[in-house]
Amino acid sequence: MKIATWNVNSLKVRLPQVLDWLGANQPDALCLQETKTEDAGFPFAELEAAGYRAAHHGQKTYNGVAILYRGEATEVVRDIPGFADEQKRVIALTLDGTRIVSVYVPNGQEVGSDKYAYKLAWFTALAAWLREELARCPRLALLGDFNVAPEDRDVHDAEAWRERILCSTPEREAFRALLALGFRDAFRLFEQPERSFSWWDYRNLGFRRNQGLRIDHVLLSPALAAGCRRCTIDKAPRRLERPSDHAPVLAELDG
DNA sequence: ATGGCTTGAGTGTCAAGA
Repeated sequence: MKIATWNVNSLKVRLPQVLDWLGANQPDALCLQETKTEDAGFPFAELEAAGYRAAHHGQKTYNGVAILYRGEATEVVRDIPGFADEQKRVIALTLDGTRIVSVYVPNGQEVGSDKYAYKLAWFTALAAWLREELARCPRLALLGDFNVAPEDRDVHDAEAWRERILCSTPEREAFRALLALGFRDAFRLFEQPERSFSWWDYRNLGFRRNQGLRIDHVLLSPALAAGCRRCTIDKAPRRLERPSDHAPVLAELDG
């Protein structure tokens, strides 16, 4: 089973790239973030023609998450149960016995801001929900844009980013709290190139200079991690004309 | 250097992203 995550920064703009990527990589599920469209504008027909169904949780202009998948999905859930949120940031479904969750964690804007407090509260709610999901679903994958670079090696210039948004200690602790539930960071199950990132700023030739952060992640429950064969960041779409600022992250699981 | 791009909204130029 191949699963992946990609913050597309507008599905309308990126749809041709998404269709090409699906064709080239043939994932069983692709989690999307920042679709930036309401369900009415979602390209169900184009995806269907490419062999993919979709579950979407969208809104105008901002946020929006989806899971593109092949086969039959059950138990579609939108939002974190019990957590009131205007922003569409979570969708989950079960595919062939594997529960898949697509998340777009709040950015937080600036350490100490209202948005930062929202981000940390959001993480707390996510962890509380996933603790229950893990107990219920041994095969559980959590994919998305976490807006956290977990360690200094996930940052192109750790000193410049020290305690800044995406890298602050409370954010990293929130990420580690997910690992404490039993999740494994699939990317770190394997030897990886140094300076591996999943996001590069559009400005300042960030990609060409590889000035990036690793903030897009695939977290796997113990049962899934045990059968994970590989996890890679695909930089190819970041090189295209009009790219998303994020690259897809892909994991291959046994079975 | 708090800038530097890109998007969606919607015609002016913002807010938001990370």
